[in-house]
Amino acid sequence: MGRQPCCDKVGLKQGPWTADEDKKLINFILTNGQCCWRAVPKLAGLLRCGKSCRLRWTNYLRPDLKRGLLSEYEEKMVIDLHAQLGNRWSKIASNLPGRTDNEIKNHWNTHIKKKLKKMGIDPVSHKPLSPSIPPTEHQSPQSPPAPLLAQSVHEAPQAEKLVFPKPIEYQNNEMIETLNESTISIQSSTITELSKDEHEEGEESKRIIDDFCIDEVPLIELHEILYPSDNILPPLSSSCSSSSTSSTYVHDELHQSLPSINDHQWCSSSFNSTNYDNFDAGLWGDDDNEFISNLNMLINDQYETDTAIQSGTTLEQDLSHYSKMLMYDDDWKFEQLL
DNA sequence: AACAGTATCAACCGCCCAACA
DNA sequence: ATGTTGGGCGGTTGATACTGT
Repeated sequence: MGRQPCCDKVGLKQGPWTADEDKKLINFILTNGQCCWRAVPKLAGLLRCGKSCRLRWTNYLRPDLKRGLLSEYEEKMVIDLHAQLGNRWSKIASNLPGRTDNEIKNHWNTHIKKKLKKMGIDPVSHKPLSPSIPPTEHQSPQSPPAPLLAQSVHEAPQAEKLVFPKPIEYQNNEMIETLNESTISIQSSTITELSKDEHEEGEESKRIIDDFCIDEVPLIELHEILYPSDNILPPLSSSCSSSSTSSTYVHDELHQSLPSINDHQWCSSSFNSTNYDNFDAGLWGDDDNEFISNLNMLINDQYETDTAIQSGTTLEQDLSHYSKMLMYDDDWKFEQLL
């Protein structure tokens, strides 16, 4: 006797979402927030399974999502995090703002795996694909191999300091707990102590991490983690700010951690808003026309281009009344384009 | 131009687990 | 303690786009 399906699929639509369905879902979530997903399709007037709605929202429609390919730096973070966490895509994603587990998983399977193989690294174990390397005089068979990652730190140019949008340890509750309960040497990326629950798994991770070596992966010492000087975070949407999402948590954490950066500074640099409420009003608007206009901006990847081509307008014209942000992937800094 | 092979990624599937009654 | 439920997760599929012949 198997588990009851999340919904009876009779009469439910499957396959790609239409613009109309997207609008209905976005409208519903923004009006009501994220509640019981099973009830969402009925309440939002969608012939979809609740699970499908949740997936569509979290993977595609959420306003705080970044679109486009992962930057080189994000790729490096994924590789490093994968070495520590394995295929825990959601945990990896929680360390990459605006990226979803699905996106990262796809990117891993289609791009990174190949890259690593090309580099002679096993994407599963993060060990060299070539036969075992004989131990050196510093590496007795009894002692764990010196963390090759740490070695690369010393070889890395000192001038290359990394600017994080936020340090990993602030990204989610779990990571903070991990840091509190155990000691992680960031420099060596070697987990030296693990919680009891994850002891067995941790041993495996530790072994993998000890052996992991990617010269290009930057290693960060705590004092090297710099907060971006300004324009550091994308703004919160009302749905985020009113619910206990991870985004909210991230912002709260950063607010607590960075008392010198107040709401005004954060949001005034984004979308010309002076606070979250103003931002929300600006993005989503109060009337349907503005909502649709803003929806177009939000999902223009999918629909705006065709519409623009048909109407003979350009994206730039349509969106000219919005201030634009330029993000430099290399150093995670944002710059406002007027 | 037509076809085959390959790459990409949105969406789905089914299992797991925490919360709750 | 047990069963049920909802949400989350990782793995997989399938449609589409792209590339090579």
